Amino acid sequence: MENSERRLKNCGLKITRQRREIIKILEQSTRPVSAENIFLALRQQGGTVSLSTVYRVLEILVNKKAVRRLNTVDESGALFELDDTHRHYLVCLGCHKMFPLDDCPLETYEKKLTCQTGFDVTGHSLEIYGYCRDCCKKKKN
Amino acid sequence: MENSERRLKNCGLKITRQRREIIKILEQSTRPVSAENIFLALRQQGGTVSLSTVYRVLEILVNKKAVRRLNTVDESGALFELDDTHRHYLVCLGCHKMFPLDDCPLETYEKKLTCQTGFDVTGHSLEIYGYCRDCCKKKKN
DNA sequence: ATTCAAATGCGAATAATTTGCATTAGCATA
DNA sequence: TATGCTAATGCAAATTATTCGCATTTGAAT
Repeated sequence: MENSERRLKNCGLKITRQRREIIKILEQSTRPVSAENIFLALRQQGGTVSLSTVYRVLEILVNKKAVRRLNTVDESGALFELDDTHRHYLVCLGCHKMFPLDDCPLETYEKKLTCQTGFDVTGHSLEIYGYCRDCCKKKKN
Repeated sequence: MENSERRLKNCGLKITRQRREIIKILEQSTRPVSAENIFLALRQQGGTVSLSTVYRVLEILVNKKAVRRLNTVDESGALFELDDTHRHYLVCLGCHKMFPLDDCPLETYEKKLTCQTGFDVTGHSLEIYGYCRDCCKKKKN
């Protein structure tokens, strides 16, 4: 069984060609991708998946916590990535590239918070933005 | 001169009734509000401002750094608040209330990051979510 | 008071996402 | 392996949030 199929099984979802293909795109991406990107990537490689199916599959996977949805300051729409590991990005406002951070700066903070406030923290979204080294250079020139 | 007018002056913007009213709503709100909320609030109190003007004024104020735009995990659209102080929220996924945090957990982290990566950090978006005390109780019952 | 660019209102346009419904296809079972 | 039922898909239309074009109005500088 392929990896994509295993993921679907783990979520208790039916295995379909479309779902496999969408998951494969996510597995191949080194950066978060939009629903549209997935749709276009699949179309390019000859597959046929409708955009609404892409959205529907992503929604299901997000609910199952197999995929994470990001709202970036930068982009108009949402981006998606596999939720294998907790991760944050440095987002460059110049070139729009996203650079993953090595660690999450909030782990200890959240524990403290839960104790202090009684708020049951289930997660967070964090995005740090600015200008990458290349774009800093360009700005100076 | 009223506060709202002073804010506009500080931004170098022309003072208009609509802008004053929009800023007043922001000043009165204890929580971030949507463009639609502002529009409705003004309509209720008899004012007349078009929704497109609300969006336009907010956009200008965001560019002038007088207003901050938030994309919450929770809401479909964007929320806005005055950018007087840097602030983050605990967002309750049950009742959708937003509870401001006392401090920003990222200040020292960002400095470290700038040194280590050469990425010029200009800002960040952070939102911590989960369930407030009341909603935790409700879930248990 | 006059002038003129900038701001506003309105409705139409756009972009991202969702939904309804008819058709198709997994997969459990006979 | 064939059959049947439900869930998944495709398509087009609907929604939602936001932006834009253009005619009209209005602040504020003179």
